[in-house]
Amino acid sequence: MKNIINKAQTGSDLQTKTPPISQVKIMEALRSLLGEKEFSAITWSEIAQTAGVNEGLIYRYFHNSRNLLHQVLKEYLETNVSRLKLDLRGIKGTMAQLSKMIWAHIYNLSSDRVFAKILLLEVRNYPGYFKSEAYEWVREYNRMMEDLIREGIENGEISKDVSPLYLRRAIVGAIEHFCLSAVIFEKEIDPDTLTEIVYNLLLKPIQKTSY
Amino acid sequence: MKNIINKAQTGSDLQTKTPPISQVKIMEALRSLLGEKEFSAITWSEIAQTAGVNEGLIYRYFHNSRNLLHQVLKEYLETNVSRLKLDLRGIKGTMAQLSKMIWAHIYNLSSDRVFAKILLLEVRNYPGYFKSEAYEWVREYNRMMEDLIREGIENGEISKDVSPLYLRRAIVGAIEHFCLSAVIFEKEIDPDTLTEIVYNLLLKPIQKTSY
Amino acid sequence: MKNIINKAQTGSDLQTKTPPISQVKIMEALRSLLGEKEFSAITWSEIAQTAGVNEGLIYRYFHNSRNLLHQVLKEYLETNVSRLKLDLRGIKGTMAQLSKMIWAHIYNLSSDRVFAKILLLEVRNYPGYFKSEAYEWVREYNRMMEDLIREGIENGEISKDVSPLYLRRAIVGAIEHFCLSAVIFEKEIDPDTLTEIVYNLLLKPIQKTSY
Amino acid sequence: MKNIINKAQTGSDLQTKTPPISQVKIMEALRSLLGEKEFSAITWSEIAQTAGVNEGLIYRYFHNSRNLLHQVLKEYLETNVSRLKLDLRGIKGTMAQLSKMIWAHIYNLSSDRVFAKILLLEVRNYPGYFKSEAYEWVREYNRMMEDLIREGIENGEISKDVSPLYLRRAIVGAIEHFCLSAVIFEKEIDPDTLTEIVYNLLLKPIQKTSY
DNA sequence: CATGAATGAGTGTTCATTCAT
DNA sequence: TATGAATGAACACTCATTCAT
Repeated sequence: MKNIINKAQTGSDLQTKTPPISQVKIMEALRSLLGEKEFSAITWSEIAQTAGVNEGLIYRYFHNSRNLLHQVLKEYLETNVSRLKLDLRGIKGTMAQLSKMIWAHIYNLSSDRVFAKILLLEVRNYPGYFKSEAYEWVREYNRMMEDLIREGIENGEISKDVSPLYLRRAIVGAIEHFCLSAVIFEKEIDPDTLTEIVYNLLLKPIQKTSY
Repeated sequence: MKNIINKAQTGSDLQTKTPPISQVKIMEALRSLLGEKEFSAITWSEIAQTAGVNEGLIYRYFHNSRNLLHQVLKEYLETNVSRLKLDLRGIKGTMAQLSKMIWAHIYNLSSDRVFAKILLLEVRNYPGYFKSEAYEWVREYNRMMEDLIREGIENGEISKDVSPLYLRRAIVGAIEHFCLSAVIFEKEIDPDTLTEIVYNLLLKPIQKTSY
Repeated sequence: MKNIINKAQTGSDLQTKTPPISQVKIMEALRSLLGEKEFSAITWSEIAQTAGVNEGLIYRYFHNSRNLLHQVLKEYLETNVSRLKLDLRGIKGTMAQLSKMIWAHIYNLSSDRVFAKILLLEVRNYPGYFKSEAYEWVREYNRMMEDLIREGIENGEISKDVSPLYLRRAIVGAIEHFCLSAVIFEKEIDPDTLTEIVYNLLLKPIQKTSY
Repeated sequence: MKNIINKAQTGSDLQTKTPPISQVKIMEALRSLLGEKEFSAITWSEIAQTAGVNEGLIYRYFHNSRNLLHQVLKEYLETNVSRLKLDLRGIKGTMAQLSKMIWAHIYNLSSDRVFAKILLLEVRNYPGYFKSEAYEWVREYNRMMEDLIREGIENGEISKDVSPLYLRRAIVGAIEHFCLSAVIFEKEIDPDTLTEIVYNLLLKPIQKTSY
């Protein structure tokens, strides 16, 4: 019933039925249009035209425009979070890993303004988003960070007094707030500097070794 | 809750050119509708009906609906920030004042979910907002906090290494992130607890006295 | 909230605010279109074109097409039932009055095929109809007939064994069934003959005097 | 309830060219969907999905959706009327047989609301229905009843003054009117009670023996 | 016999905006 | 200052239908 899209990545090696080209073209079309204007200002007919497909086909694949947006978002987040997971491997020390996560988060927001805008502004005021597969990947990211903090507490790198949940929230809150204003006022973001700022404000103080 | 509206009538030195009653009624109407549904789902005609005035009249006063929203928002923020300024007087110590600011911020977001939603979700993806009078009051709040931090550094309460701008951003980012999820998932917020969390994570570490 | 249409007929003598001409024109347009084709095949744009008004205006007055249909129907039924009430005055004897009611019912269905079709075929499979003002007039007609039967029982004209409710239903059922096939197969209906048939089958047998 | 379907397979003299399974599945799908929603709200794609077959296939078999509906209806009516014929055998007396017919009619309408709705509301406003095989079975039922009445007149059970055609119509009209309101307002129907009411109102009065 | 993919044309509905009074 | 009436242009969405495979 719900449309397939593609489980190609996770799929076993046999016959994962490539999604129709049009489906891909539609998603690409939205992605490209998002570079030009707000999501809410994009119409079905624009998407159809850009994708070079029929308007009704969009409806058939993605039952409404939010769905399409979430699908596009999902792919983006899936890629980023999956890559982050990989990148984290081999990094020694919890703190170093946390630092890497923060850097990646900032880097992603800074380098793809279109998605930054969508993530920070567009999707959140639509309740359906929080039930979407896209949001699942946000959760996954959050979980990763909280697990890391927990790990740090266990191995003695991080002070026991810290609540993993609230620390994670403070970190993400800070990152997003920094980036949001940069996104809105179209200012540059330097991931290195910003990572250090966050690190100094939120991580350094909770290091056990600093005592 | 049913606060503010217009101080014109109650205003001190009279002759502030009392705005026509209809204007007030329109703004009240929007405020009340915002309690029922998303801003983007509210139509001119609904506002007109609720206000008991003609549709065309709204159009004459507020040339587009965002404008009306900002107007309403401005009144809300003006009241809150002004009161905060008053409340801050007489509090001894920079840290105590900062703490008070944080508490007030959280309290406001937690007690008026309608405005919390608007502030955290609705207005930001519309560039015009950042040029509105409403946003001026947000800036004012930010300025107050940064000034306070600066003051703290000068009088030795706060470590010199701290950047007022970034600390403020981290604080506000954390607060907003905490509250945003509470707003979205309709969970309770306890201002006292939350204030302490923010305090512990972001303020305690930078106190000079902690050394 | 619900649109006014007109209470002109029942209205007191002062200022009943004539409904905008367009409203009347729209209803007239539907009425005329119903002569040409099925209701379900009539589109907003056709109505608008026929009425010479804007498409959006229809929506403003009648929030959906069924509503418009019911409104048109209501006027028709209101007129007919009201006139019937008047016509009944002065007729001596319950039986004679019942007979008159039957005749009028058949006559109306036979002389206005458009409305016959709507009443017998179109509206009934839409639940909203039974909550409409139009249906209220059908109820009123039914009530009138049942009251008449009850009266006949009381004054001894009609056998006591008869259930007013079920007799009325059988009468109306018979009338409608007769007329329905005539409407469908576009055959003539002779109200006099048909009235007599119904009378003989359903009324004569229950007359007290026949014993 | 899950009756009929296709007698082709079970059919006697074999070689009735068993219809492809898909055709059966499609009809079953429609039947099941009719339990959930109005016919007019059912789309090809829903039928296809429910049947588990391709959309285009339905189109190939039944060139429009009304056709499919009539096909389903035909099977239902065929079964019911055929069974009625059987059930009538061995019943002594015209009146008793008429009574049985009425009872069966009411029973069928009361026990299968889906088909009751279709028969009484859905099909009649589509002219094609009256040329369908489904309608042939309705005619057959009508013929049976009229023949029975005629028989009754001949064998002296029924008064000579009665018109078989009009009596049948009155009976059917009454039955359908009773049942229609029960169907619409989702009320229970008691076949026994209702049969008696119809009997008392329409059959008793025309019995010769009652004189 | 059956399917997946795609299409075209239309539908009801919505709403900001205008203007004569 | 305020209103009632009217408009135009768009928009998301729907679905029967077709066709290459």
